[in-house]
Order: sequence, then structure tokens, then C-alpha cells
Amino acid sequence: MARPFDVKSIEAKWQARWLEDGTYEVDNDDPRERFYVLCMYPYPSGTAHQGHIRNYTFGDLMVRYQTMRGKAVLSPFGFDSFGLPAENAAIKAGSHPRLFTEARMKELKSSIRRLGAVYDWRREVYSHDPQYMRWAQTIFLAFLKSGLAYRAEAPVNWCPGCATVLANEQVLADGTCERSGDLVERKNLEQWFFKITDYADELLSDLDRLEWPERVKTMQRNWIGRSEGVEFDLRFEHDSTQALRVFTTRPDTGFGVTYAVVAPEHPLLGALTTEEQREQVTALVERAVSASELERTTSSDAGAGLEKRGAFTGSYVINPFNDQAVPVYVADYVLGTYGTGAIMAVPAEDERDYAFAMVHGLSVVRTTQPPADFAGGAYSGEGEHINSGFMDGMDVVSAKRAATDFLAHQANGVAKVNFRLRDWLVSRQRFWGCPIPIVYCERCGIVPVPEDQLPVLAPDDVTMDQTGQSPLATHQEFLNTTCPNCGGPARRETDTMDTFTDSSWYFLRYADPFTPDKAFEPSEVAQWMPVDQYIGGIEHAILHLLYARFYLKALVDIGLADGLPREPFHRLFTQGMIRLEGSKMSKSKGNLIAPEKYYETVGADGLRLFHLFVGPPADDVDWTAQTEEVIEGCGRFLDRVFRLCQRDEVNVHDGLDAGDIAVRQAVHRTIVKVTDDIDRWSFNTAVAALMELLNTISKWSRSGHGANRAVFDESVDVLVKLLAPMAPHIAAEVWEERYPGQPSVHLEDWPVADPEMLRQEHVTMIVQINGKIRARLEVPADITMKDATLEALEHAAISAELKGVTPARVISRPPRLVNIII
RNA sequence: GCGGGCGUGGCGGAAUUGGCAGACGCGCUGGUUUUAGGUACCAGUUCUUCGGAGUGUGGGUUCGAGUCCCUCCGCCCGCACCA
Repeated sequence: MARPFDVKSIEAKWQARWLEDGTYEVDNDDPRERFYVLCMYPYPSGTAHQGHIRNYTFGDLMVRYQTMRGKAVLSPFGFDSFGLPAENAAIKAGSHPRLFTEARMKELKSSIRRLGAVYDWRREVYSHDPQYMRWAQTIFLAFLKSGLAYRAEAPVNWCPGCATVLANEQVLADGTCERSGDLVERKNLEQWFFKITDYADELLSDLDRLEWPERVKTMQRNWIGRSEGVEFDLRFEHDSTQALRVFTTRPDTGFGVTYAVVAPEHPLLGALTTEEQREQVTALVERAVSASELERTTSSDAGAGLEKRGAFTGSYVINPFNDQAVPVYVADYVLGTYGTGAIMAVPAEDERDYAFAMVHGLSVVRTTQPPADFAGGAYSGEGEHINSGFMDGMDVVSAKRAATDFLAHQANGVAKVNFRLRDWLVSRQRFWGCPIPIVYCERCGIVPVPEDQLPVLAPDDVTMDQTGQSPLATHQEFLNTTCPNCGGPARRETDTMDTFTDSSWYFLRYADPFTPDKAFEPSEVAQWMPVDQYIGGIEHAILHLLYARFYLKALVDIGLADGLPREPFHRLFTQGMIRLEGSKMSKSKGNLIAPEKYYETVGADGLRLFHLFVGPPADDVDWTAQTEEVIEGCGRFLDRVFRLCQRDEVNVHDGLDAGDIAVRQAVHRTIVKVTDDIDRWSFNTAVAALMELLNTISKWSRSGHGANRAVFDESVDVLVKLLAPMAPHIAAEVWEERYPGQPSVHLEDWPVADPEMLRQEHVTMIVQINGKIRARLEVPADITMKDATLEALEHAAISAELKGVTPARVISRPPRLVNIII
């Protein structure tokens, strides 16, 4: 493709200029209004792929646009540089993860610099920077001190492939590891946890005031999983001093309880199991405990699977509603980690209980009257209560209230809110992460490393293998230390922190990366927070975005972030994915499309424009055979802009004719359109509007009538300014040619439309007969309803069709439309 | 199974408030310039029996529906024993 200018040299020239001039460096004492634009900091996986390009194109458009709108825009960059892939790659290559990671960082940096995305590089943050680690560890210790970090033995998700523990969030629905795809096992280990559950309610309710995609908010709400119910006792039949505590959200169905179930891990299971049933129960428990989450949670739809997965304990408990004894089962469909680990079972109103009851021959007693046409088994909807003693005739809401009162008096009942959300397991048995700053002393127990000894850094001479222990555990010099308390022999914690801890506060350090003696100075950061526009992938809808929200709330509460808002990201935009012929792209599939070849042909500007133009930013992009042609088309548009700016043979005249005025109006309408489109993230239509404007200007300027010089100059200037955030290099280049020695177009003010130019004297009015278009006529924009009707009826084509018939009705919507009904 | 989203030309998509469906681009067709190819430029491009018909299907509300309501079909995403 022959281009009218040298893309490579122009782009290189401006990239160097922006860096040297520090155009997009911004200081914390900047007097302008603040705007914080943030793209999720990337894991350094090597050169950029189209997903990165799309992300940074959107971010850079925002940065440059808001700068032209007169704001001080914070645009930082950094790297989520700890993580498993680097460690695995280093093991494979026999190198060190740091060397591997830093090489990848360099590649990604150069790749995005060539995109022309601009950042305040002075603020760069990366997770494995010892300074950053120091503050990450300080925060861990502050959490520990305030009770937000604790150590506990817990059944954990163990990935044999990654040889580490995973957070619940990292285990996929099918029970496999989101990273390696291995089947996740259950193990009991001593681990560090963060008490994110303390914030469950706030994390849920604050979602309402965030400008986030509804989809992401829904996913977080489901993940947190709040449910209101009652906890109460079911007394043992054979020993009234003991009771089984259960949780239910449907206390109103209490008269329908026909059995109870305990989880295989339940502490009272032994006491409930009779001698005759012991063998069966033990078999079930052994199976359940060793079974992976996968086996335990699949075949939920198959009644056949349920038979094997439950066993009668031999004991009975008393239903407090009707004093009847009901059998107690052990079954793995009840989870030991939720609620009380035991339930009352109501087959008539709960599908799972119904399926289990069918298989085990348990009875079903309806307590809610289903609608007449109800055909299924369990009915969990609204309805009048039946078979329910004092609740008969009540609706679900009032019956719940009555049942709760009843249980409070009769069965130690207490209203209770439970969450699906569990505490955040942060220990990782890996090397390439931030060490947990703890030592274990035989005499003093768990001892935090004193702040003046931070950061705890991992030694470099470590042999990395996959034994299931942190590689640090085999390094004697690191492992053996002295207790900071008593000076006696002690052992270091060898686990590292989940890398999601790093990404939970990096945006705070960006806002104040210079403070030497703390993680950040709250008063400095408060000037920028919350992030005005956060941009990233939908894959972080739960994990990162929930953890970061928790971190900020916790940091504020423990006094490390005084004066900061409790929510980090005010507005969130999640971009669509890039697919290749419909399938997901990934490094492992090797089907990533590198941007470099496009830098050579259409340039960074052409590629950026493509990503903006190809479709709505939130939609997925399917990279097909046609894509190359669309990218060429974007390059062609830029060529035409360049040529338009070069033209000096424009046929100019002094007076202002109707054509000139029409073009001016088009220019000002485009200002409104593009501004509005950018504000509502409709970049594809903004680009289309610029293409339209270019077509208008070039057609007009080469027409026989010619163009008024001033109008031509104004038109081209506006076009270049509106294009500047999208295609920054070419905009800067042509601006410099038009105004040598003047400040860059990127420092210009964003154009503002002249209201006078937006006013339209005449508009096209449509005349319909019975809803079908019959005529178009030019009318004054301020035509009255009466005049519009009159003009329509008098129109030749209309009166001809009406043939003197009096219309039954005339709908007049001046100045756009008149509809005549006959 | 539950929750959410989406179905518009050959293709990506536009139509922000119920009021000219198909902006803009790709592709395609024809033309001009050029020694030729390419480039650039110009014109055309939903279908049509030229009456009209037309936004996945069938219905409804309305003077008027791509847009609002209901039914069905198809696709995509999330959750999936959380009591």
C-alpha cells in the first residue's frame, strides 16, 4: 500500500517527542480538574497482542480526550509482574523468573510505546520491585494487627499441576484449575486468610452506586450470595440435651420437613450414627472427603447419582413445628463449609431435597399451595400455606415472619444472614510472589517481621521444582532465622502471597509513587481517587475487582487510607474479547495476532482507528479474513485526511455561499456528535462521523463552486482536533505542518460547537398517508402544528391521492412528520 | 436448571427520545485518470413481479414498532447442589 507519507518516521518522531517533552506527565499539585484513567495493569507475557492494543487504544483515547478537555489526567503504567507462568517458564528454561519477567516487561513496553499510548512513566509500578514488596508486606502486617489476616487449617483447593493452593475464585465450575486445567484436589493445610467476609454486606450494597456494567455487578452479587434465613435447633430424639443446628431461608415450610441432612464433615455425625449404619456412613464419608469438588458437585441433575451419595445415620431428630421425629441422613449435597453444615429437608418445596427424597423413598408434605397448573415436583414459589398449623392461609412473607418468631421461642431460633463468599485464602506455595513477612518461633509462635526489616526478599539461589512445598522451604539460609521477639531459633514463612494482593492496591501507589516512607500518602492519593475510568477485560469481573474493593475498604478502616473513598473504581468499562474465526485467542493456542506488522503498513494510527471503528467497544471482535481489508480501509481514511491537509489548490473564494454555510453546519454538528459519542463510549460511530465529515469537506472543496478559505481552514482544524485522540501521530504531524512552531494539537482545547451553527432554518418533513410515506417537503424548523397539517394537505401528491376525501384524522408532529389517516 | 444479553443487507455494524431502516466502512459492479497492474477519484449496491415487501418466528399495544408487551426458535455469556 503506497502511502502519501512515511508512517514509521512520523510515528517514531512523535513518540519520542511526547516522551522527551513529558507531555503526559502530571504532578500532584496540578491546579486543573483531576481525571484518573486506568487500564488494568498487565501481566508481562511478552509483546502485546490485539487484546492489549484494544485496551490501551481505548485508554489512550480517554487520556488525550480528557487532556484536551482541560483536565489534569493521571495515566500511569506498570506490571503485575509476579505470577506462575514466569516461574514455570523459568523452571523450564533453567533461568530465574526475574530475568524472564524483566525481558517480557521490556518487550511489552516497547510494543505499547509503538502504539503511541502515553503514560507518566515516572510513576511506573511493578509487583516484584523491592520497594513495592516492602509496602505490600507492610499492608499484610497491618491486616494481621487488625485481625483481618489470620492463619487457619482449612480444606483447600490444591492444584497438582501448579503445585499450589488456589482461591475458590481460581477453581472453575467443573472443578479444574483456571490456569493449568488440572483437576483440583482437597487438602487440609495451615494457610493465611484475609477476612473479606467481614465486608460481605458492604461489598454487596456498595455495588448499587457504582457505574459498572450490570453484568459485572450481577456476577459479584451472585458470588457474594447473600441469603437471609433462620438458624435453629433440631433436638436429637434419643438425647434431648443434644441438638442439630440447621440454617434455612424457608422457615415457613417447617411443617414440610420430612428428614434432615448433615454434611460428611459435620462434627456431630459420629454422635448421630448408629452401630448398624456405621459401615454405610463411613463409606460415604470417606468417598466424599477424598472426592474432588468435581465428583462431588456433578450429576446434580441425575437422580441416579444421589442414591450413592447419601446414607441414613440411624438417628432421628424432632421437628419443632409438629414434634414429629424425622430421620437424619448424611449426604454430600450438603456442604460442611456453608451455614451450619446441616439442613432441614423439605422435599415439597426444594428441588434438591425432592430429588433426594424420591431416591430414598422419603415422604413429601406440601406446605405451600402451588398454582392449579403446576406440574413439577418441588414448588418454591409464592402461595397460600397449607398443612402448616398456625401458618395456614398465610402467604410466604408473613409465614416466614411467623415461623421465625415461633422458632425463636421454641428452638433457639435466631435470624441469620449467610454468605456464599468465603474468606480469601492468600497463601501460595510458590517462589515468584511476595513473601509473607512472618516467622514462626518455638517459644513466641507467630511473629511478624518488624517493619524496619522489610522487605523480606527471597534469595536468588533457589532450586525450583514442583515438590508441593514452596521452593523457599528448601533454602536453609532463608528458612532458618532468629525470632525478632526473643532471639531464639525460628523458621521463616516460606509461602508467598497470592498475586491478586499485588493488584489490589497498585492504583493507589500510582497516585503517589514518590513517598519514600510509606505505601502512599493518603492526602496525595485522595486528590485522584476514585479512578474515574477503569478499563479492562471481563475476565476480572469477580476476582480482581472484588479483592481491590475489599482492600480499599480495609485500608481505610485500619487507618492507612484516611480520607479516601471506600470504592476504588467509580466507572468501569469492560472491553470485548478478540476472537479468531469465532474461537478464543490465547498464547497457549498460539493464535495471537501481533501488532507489529500493522505498525509497518497502516501504522499505529491505522490499527488504533480499526479497533475504534470495528464495532461497539464492549462487543467481541472476530478477527477474520475481512479484518485485514477493514484495517486497510482505516489506513485509507488517514491517507485522505493527510492529503486534504496538504491541498493548497483548493478553489477558494471570499464570499460565503450556501454551500460554505452547509459545511460549517456539518462541522459543528460533528463536534457535538463526536463529543457525545466519546462520552458514551460509542467510538465506532464517532469514527464514522469523522469519515462522513471528511467526505463532506473534500466533496465541497473540490466542487466547481469552491470553498471559502476561512471555512475550509476551520473545517480542517476541527477535523484534525477531533481525530487527535484517536490517531494522535498523524494529527500531530499535520497540525505541525499547518501551524509550524505552534503548540501541539494535543495541547489545543477540544472544539466547542457554535449553537448558531446548530440551528436549522429548514427541515425535511415527511407526509404519510395511513403510515406510508407519500411526500417530503421542506418546512421552517419552527412550523406550527396547524401549518404543518395545512402544508401537508396542500401538497400536490397528497391532494391528488386524497381526491377530496376528508381525512378521518391527522397526526401532526411538527416539524418532522404529518400522518394522514383516511 | 437458574440468571443476563443478543438476533438488522454478501460482511462488520448504524438508527441515543416509538416518527425517512440500512449511517460509516469492507466487499462487489461500472466508470475516469494511468502504457499496464496497483493507487487515487466518481457513480451504484436490502429484495422486488416496480404495486410493494422488509429488522429470527407468531401475536399484541399504537395514527405509527428494529425500538414497548407476550409466545416460540436460535446463538452467546455467567452461575450451577450455598439450603
